[in-house]
Amino acid sequence: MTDVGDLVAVADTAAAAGRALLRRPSLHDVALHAGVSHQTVSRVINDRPNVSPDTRARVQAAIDALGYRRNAAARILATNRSQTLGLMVQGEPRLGPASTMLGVAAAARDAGRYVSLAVVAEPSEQATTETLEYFRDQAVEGIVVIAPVADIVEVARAAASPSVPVVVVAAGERPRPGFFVASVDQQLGAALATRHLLELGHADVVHVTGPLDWHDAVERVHGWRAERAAWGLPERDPLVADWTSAAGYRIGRRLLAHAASGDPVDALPTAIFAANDQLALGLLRAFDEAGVEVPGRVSIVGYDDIEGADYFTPPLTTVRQPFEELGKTCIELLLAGMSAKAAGEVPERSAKVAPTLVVRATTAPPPRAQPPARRSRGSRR
Amino acid sequence: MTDVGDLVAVADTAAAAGRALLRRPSLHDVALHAGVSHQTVSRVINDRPNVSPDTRARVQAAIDALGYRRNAAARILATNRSQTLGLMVQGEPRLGPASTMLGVAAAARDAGRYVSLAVVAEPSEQATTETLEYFRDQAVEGIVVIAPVADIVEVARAAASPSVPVVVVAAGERPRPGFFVASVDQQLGAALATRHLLELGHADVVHVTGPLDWHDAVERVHGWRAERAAWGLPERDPLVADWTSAAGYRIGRRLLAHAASGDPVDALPTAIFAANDQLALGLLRAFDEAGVEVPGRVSIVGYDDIEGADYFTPPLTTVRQPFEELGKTCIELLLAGMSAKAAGEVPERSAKVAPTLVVRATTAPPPRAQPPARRSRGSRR
DNA sequence: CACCACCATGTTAACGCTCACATGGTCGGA
DNA sequence: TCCGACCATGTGAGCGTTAACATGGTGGTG
Repeated sequence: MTDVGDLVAVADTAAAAGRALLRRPSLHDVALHAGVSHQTVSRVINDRPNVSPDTRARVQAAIDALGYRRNAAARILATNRSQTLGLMVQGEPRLGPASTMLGVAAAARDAGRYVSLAVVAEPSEQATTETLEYFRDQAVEGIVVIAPVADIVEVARAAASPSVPVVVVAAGERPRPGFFVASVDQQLGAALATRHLLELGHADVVHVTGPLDWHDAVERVHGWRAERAAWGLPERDPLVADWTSAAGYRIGRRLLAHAASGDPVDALPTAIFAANDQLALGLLRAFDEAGVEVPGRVSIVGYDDIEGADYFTPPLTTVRQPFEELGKTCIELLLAGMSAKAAGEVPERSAKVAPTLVVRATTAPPPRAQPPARRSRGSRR
Repeated sequence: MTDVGDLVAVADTAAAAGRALLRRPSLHDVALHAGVSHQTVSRVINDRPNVSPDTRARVQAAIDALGYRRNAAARILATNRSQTLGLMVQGEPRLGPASTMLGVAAAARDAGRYVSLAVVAEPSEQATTETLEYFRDQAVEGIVVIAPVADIVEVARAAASPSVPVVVVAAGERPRPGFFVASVDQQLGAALATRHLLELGHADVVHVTGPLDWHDAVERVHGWRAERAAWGLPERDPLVADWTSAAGYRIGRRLLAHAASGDPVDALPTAIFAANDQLALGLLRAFDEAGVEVPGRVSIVGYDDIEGADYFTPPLTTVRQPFEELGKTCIELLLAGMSAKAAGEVPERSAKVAPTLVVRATTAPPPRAQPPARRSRGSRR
C-alpha cells in the first residue's frame, strides 16, 4: 500500500489536527515527515545512542508537529513486555486496602507501568483463579495481591506462575522464590500498643482480636503475646471478635457482666488492646453505658486511626498504619523481582513498614498504680 | 521462520507445560495442532458462525491441549480496540470513592473490559492532563473519573477527546455530548435527612456543610435548601466546615457559645444535619462535653453511614450511599456511550442512584414539640 | 595509504491477531 | 443437467513497533 504518502502530504500542509481524525500518526508518518527512516525515529523516542543531535532535533520536531504518541499495543507485541502490573484486591472497601491500592497505583505509574485493576468479590479459589487468568490474558509482568484473608493468599501462591512475580500484602506470610511479601509490621503495632499500656503501669493487657482468618488479626495477636511474654506475664487467650463495633460492644458487655458476678478471676481488666478502632468504639460505648470510666477505670488502645478516632469520647489512643508507603514498597519489591528474574535469579524477599502509636485520651495509668515510681505488684485490680 | 513445526511436534508429545517455557502457543500453533488454518481457529475463539461443529470441537480440543490464550496486544493492534477502560481517582482514600472504584472495576470486568487505574495526587490541571495522556497512550475506550472536587472535573471535561466517552462521578454536573454524569443523588439524600427532622416536628434544621469545592457538599446544601423551602422555611445559610471531626467539634462549640451569650436569635438549634458522619461525631462530642443531650435537646443526622456509626454515643441517624451500584451505573453509562458512538450518535446522559436514610438514635422530636404528645421542659442540664 | 573500528542510518523480518477476499464443494431450482 | 447461492475453510495483507543485521562514510593507526 498505501495512501500513507497522501496522508503525509496532507500532514505537511494541513494541521496535525486535521489528520488525527483520519488515523493516529505512526512511526512511519513521523519518519516521512522528518525525512528519516522509521528506525531512526524509534531510536529517538527510545532515547537510544547513535543518533546525531541534528537528526534527533528534526525527528523531535516532527513528533511534536504530528502529535505522535507511541502505540502501546504494537510495542507490547513487538517486545513481548506488557509494562503492566496487575492489582488484585478483595472486594471489601476497608480503608487500609483502599489506601494501599492508591499507593500501589501511584508508585507503579511513577515507575512507568500501567496498572490493571481486578476485584475478586468472594475469596474463593475459583474467583481467584479467574482473576489470575484475567491478568495472564493481559500478560501482566507482576501482580500485587491485597489479600486480608488467608485463603486468597494460598490460592494466589499456588496459581502464581513462576515467570510472574507476585507481591502479597499480608502480614505473616513467608516469602518464597518469586513470591514476595509486603506488610505493615502488625506484630510491632500490637507490641507498641501493649507496651504503651504496660509502661503506664497496667498489670496486664487484654486483647480483643479480629476474626482469625485475617492475617492482620493473627499477627496482632502474636505481637500482643510476645510483648506480654517479654514482660514476664503468663500466657492468656485473646477475646475473639470480628471487626465490627457491635462485636466490641458485645465483648464489653460480657466483660462487665463477668466482673459484676464477683468472681475475682474475672475482674474487669484495666487495660484493653482492641484489634481495630471500631471494636474500640464498641467497647467505649459499653463502658460508657455502664458508667465505667475510660481511661480512669480502664484504658483502651485501638488500631487503624480511622477518621474521627480523634473525636471519639474520649479521643482514642490507637496505632496508625502507613498505607501509602506500603503501596510504594509493593512496587519496589515487584520491580526488584522482575529485574532479578530477568537476570536469572529467583529471589525471595519480604518488607515491612512500621506503624506508629498515636497516644490520645483513652489511656492512663491503672486506678491504683503509680507509674512514675513504677513497681507493679503481683496482685491486680 | 520457523521451528513452529518442531514446537508443535513437541506439543503433540510433551505436556503443554513443557512448551510453555519456550513460547506461549499462538493461533498458528493451535491451527497446526488441529489441522486447520489460523483463520478457522480465530473463528472459533471469536464464536463466529460458519464453522462446522466437528471442526469447532477439534479446534477447541487443540486449544485446551495447548493451553492457548489469545494475545491481547496482538488483538488490540489488529482491531484497534483496546477493550480497556481508564479509571481515574483523586488520591484521597475516603470510603465512598474507594467503594465506587471497586464497583467500577467489578462491573467493567463483568462486561469483559480491562480496567486501567490511575491516581491523580493533586487536583491540578497538569496532573489531570498527564493522567489523560497516560490513558490515551493505552488507547482506552472510555474513562471513568471519580472526582469529588470541582476543578478536576473541569479539566477532565476540557481534555476529554470527543472520541472517548467520559463518565464523571460527580453530583451536580451537567452532562454534555460524550460526557456522562453518574452520581448518588445527594440532593435527595440531604432532603431525606432534612425531611426526617422536620417531620419529627423541628421548627428548623441547621446544616453543617463540607468544603464547598466538593460537589457532594454543594449538592447536599441544595437538597437541604430545597427541602426547607418546601416546608415554607425562610432562606438561611449553612455553616461551612470541612469533612473532619475537628471541624464538627469546633462548630458545635461555636453554637454552644452563641447560645450561651443569650441572644435569642442565636439560640441553640434543635436539629442539625451534618454533611458527613465525622462532622456529626465532632458535634456529638461538643454537645456531650457541654452536657447538651442528643437527641433530647438537639437532634443530629449524619451522612455516609461509616463503619461504627451504629455505635457512636448515641448511635447515629445517617444517610447511606449505594456505592457499588454507582460503580455499576458508571460502566453502564460508559458502554452505552461507546456503542452509541459506534452507531454515530453522541448522546448525553446522566444517572443517579438513590441513597437511603438510616434512622438510629440521634434524632427525636424537639424539646417542646409534641408529635407523640411528648412534653419536655425548656430548661436544660 | 590501506585497514579497521565506529558511528549514523537504513532495511527487513518478525510479533500474533483480524479483516477482506478467494476457493472449492454441496445443494436446490430452472 | 447446469448454474448460482451458500457454506466451510483457506490465503494474504496489514496493524505499529522493535530487534537484528546491513550499509556507507569518517577518522585514527600502523
